[in-house]
Formats: sequence, structure tokens, C-alpha cells
Amino acid sequence: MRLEEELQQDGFQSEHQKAVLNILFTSNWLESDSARVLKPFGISSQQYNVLRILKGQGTNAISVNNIMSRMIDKMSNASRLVEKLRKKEFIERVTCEHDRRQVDVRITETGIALLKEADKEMNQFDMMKSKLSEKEAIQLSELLEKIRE
Amino acid sequence: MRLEEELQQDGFQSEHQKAVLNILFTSNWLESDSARVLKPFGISSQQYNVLRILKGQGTNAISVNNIMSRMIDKMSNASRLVEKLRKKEFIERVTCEHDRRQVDVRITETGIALLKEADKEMNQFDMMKSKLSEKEAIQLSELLEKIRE
DNA sequence: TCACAATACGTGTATATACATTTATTGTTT
DNA sequence: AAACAATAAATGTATATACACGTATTGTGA
Repeated sequence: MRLEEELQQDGFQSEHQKAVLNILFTSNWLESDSARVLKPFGISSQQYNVLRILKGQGTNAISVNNIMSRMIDKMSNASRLVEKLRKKEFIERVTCEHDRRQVDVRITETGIALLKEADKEMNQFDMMKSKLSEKEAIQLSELLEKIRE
Repeated sequence: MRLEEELQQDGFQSEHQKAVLNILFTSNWLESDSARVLKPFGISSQQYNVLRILKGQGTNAISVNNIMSRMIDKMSNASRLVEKLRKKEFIERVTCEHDRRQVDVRITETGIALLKEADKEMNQFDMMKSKLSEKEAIQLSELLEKIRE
């Protein structure tokens, strides 16, 4: 849908301004969709993000810092997120031998099972595939990465 | 910067997944930049958004509902945002004659002055102009709007 | 080796946010 | 006109978040 209609405006200062607002708006749009899907599972999209990062590490335990550096939202409090996931038994802590400041974390079987169920409902990637060709997806990533140069 | 480096990953499941994560990451990146710029002015980026909407209306007062429908983040509590801006005297309320449920709001001189100062520092649009051509900005908006179809 | 900087993580606190509910007013139906 | 639905905005409340500061541990330079 055109941004002009979404924000009830007749126009924007420039195409550059419109592009910025489109990024922010689309991100919010995606975010609120995943919040809705994840709510029945009792996790936030940030917690989902952490679980996916940990699943990507398989049986490896990684540090809270390592998790943080892989998160989309760098500013979030990884420590508290991890604690919340631990209380729900989706992840577990492993004491790190060579550096006792560090807390290593890995996903549990329960966590993997949850992700499996949640991923069935999280159809954002399938949605994307129906909306954009692979070529267009690559183009989109290229444009966004150009902005962050 | 490439998303693989930003998130310390060697790859993604698909170009579609990468594109979704790129949208979320870039939005966060823009958002935290504006939060940093706006902090000295004592307003959040949502409050800035409301002020810009009201400035766009000139001397016209518009309802809280109207503001909400124009906001990027639809889920935010427009009522409370308006109250915060009013306390700082950046906006004022006008009692609506024909519908006393409604609260009309308009920007004050102080608010306009603040926006003027803040806009000097908010160089996201200039930044965008240096990173993307107008053609690319249009292309980016088109791709994002295609996703939301 | 001892002081001190650096690092990893946790916590305190003020503020923000999401969502449901409440209050006030207006529209509508009979 | 009375009863009830619909709408606009405010508020209550639980949770989330940002940011500064605290604590424990490790690295490092004199």
C-alpha cells in the first residue's frame, strides 16, 4: 500500500524523505505482525530473535555478549532477555571455565520445540517470497546496505 | 555495511529472509540515530513525529485520532504523547465546538521554534541524499510498498 | 606483584509502551 | 424521547526498555 494512504498525507518533501518513512513504517508493520503471532507462545519478538540466534549455534553455548552482537536491536538488555527465557526453560546457562565473568547460554530441547511451533506460524519469509522475486529481495538489501555505508 | 557483518553471521537462509532482517535492522539504526539527536531537545522520536504532523497542518488544529492515523507507529498512545507535549508547551489544546468528545490540538510558536532547531540536527534526509540517488530512493519505496500490498 | 584499567554481566530506576477498561459524548433505532 | 450502540479520548496496569551505575573477574603496565 502506498505510504501516502497509510499516513494520510498527500505528499512528501522528497523521495528521500518518503523512503526513510517507508523503512520505519514497514519495520513497524513487520514488527507488530510478529508480535501478534508470537503472543500465544508467550515470547516477544526480541526473545524470538535470541532463540533463533541460539538455535543457529546448535549445541554450542555462546556468551551473552556474543548474543548481543548478533541481535537486530543492539540496545536491548540481553541480560534480562536471557533471564526471562531461562525462567521459561527455553534456554540454559553453562558456567564458563576459562572466564568466570562470562555466562554461556544454549537453547534447550523445550526451546527448540517452541521455535519449531512458532516458525510454523511465522510466515513472514513465505509472505516475502510471494511479494518479491529473489532479484527484488537482493536489490532491496543492496539499497538498505547502501544507506548504512 | 553488509548485514552479515552487522549481525556477525556467515549467511542467511534466503535472500528474502535477509531482506526482512535488513528492513528491521535499518529501521533500528535510523531510530537510534534520531533518538540520539533529539535527546538534547528533550523529546522522543515519536513526539518529534507528532510535532511534524502538527506543523504540516499549519494553524489548523486536528484531533488526537487524526494525529494517530498519521503516525508511523500506530500502536503508540497518542493521548499520552499529546499530554507530554502540552506540558512542555510545544502544543496546545483547543476545545472542539461541534463534538465535545474530541480534543483538537495545534502546534505553538514554541513548538515551531523547537522543530526548527531540531531539524537543523536531524540530517537523515540529507544523509539519504548523499547515499542514494532519487531514482534509487523511488525504487526503495516501491519495493517496500510491494511488500505491504 | 600490585594498582588500575578493561571487560562481562547484572541491577536500579525512570520512562515508555501495549492492551484493556473507563468516561464522556454523540448517533441511531424504535 | 429513551435505550442502546458507537465513537473520542483518558487512564490503570503490567511489562518492556534505555541508560547509568554496580559487581565480579581478568588483563596489563610500572
